[in-house]
Amino acid sequence: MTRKRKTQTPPAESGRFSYDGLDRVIHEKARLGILASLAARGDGLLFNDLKNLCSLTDGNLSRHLGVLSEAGIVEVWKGQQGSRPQTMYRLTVSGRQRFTDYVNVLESVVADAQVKMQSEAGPRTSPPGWAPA
Amino acid sequence: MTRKRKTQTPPAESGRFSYDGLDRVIHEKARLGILASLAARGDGLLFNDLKNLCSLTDGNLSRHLGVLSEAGIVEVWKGQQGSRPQTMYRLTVSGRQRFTDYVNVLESVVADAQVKMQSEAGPRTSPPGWAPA
DNA sequence: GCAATTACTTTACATTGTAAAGTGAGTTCG
DNA sequence: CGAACTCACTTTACAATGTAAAGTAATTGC
Repeated sequence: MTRKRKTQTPPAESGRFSYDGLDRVIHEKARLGILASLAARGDGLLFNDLKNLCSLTDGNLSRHLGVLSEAGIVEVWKGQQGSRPQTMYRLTVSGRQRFTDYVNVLESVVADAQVKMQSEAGPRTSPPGWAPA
Repeated sequence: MTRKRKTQTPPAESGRFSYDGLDRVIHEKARLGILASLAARGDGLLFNDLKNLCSLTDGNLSRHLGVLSEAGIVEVWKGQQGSRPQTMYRLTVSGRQRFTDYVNVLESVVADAQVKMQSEAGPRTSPPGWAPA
């Protein structure tokens, strides 16, 4: 009388290529650029610097910075440059650590991917008994 | 009478950290795992192999493979193993190239990020004239 | 003083990743 | 024989999210 389970087969424990360490908040094209910029300049960058460095529109950059600051990865400082308001963005200590951890996983992705170079040779046969979908 | 432009300031030409080469189709946690797996095994992998290697659910894996095959990055072969149907997935030639290109950009991201190691020292002062947001 | 610029923020929308449910062929058990 | 179950996926539904356009508030130029 045991009811049949309706939920789909759950994923395995932790696959060789699951890359659990790829933090979703960091693993985003635009955010990667922002973080790389901020990592290079430890003393912070202004909104417009980031905008130019990362080739983002104002709105786009603003939202991404919001995500990063809410995640505690960047900190925000308001100030004045001349008579115009300026906002400065800087990596937090833990943000720097999280980014470092992320980059370490990236390195392993690159390493994994470069194994392929060795298996690249081969005549590329159609596998016998298999038909194209 | 020139109308004021309503569209937001467009992004710059190509910023130092814009990472244009990060192909959206490839730059996705799950898909990265799938491609790394397939790159390692040039002769292809079965659905279940990928499922386990990448720790994905069936539905999830299916959709991602759909995206990758529609993009021409992986090719799909139907066959039989014993009496059960099996599908084999393999990188296409151009897919392998695209993945290689992507990984090269990843390497530059890692390199950019590791510049920070040098600027890591410092007493972390609050910048004078700036107030926390 | 009024239009335009600067420095962002907010809103609206379309894309998309994910889990749950569905499908259809094959196998097993009574 | 056929109902129940498994296997190998596919389809669907939904919530999350990245992006462009529009909005805002202060400041500057004419």
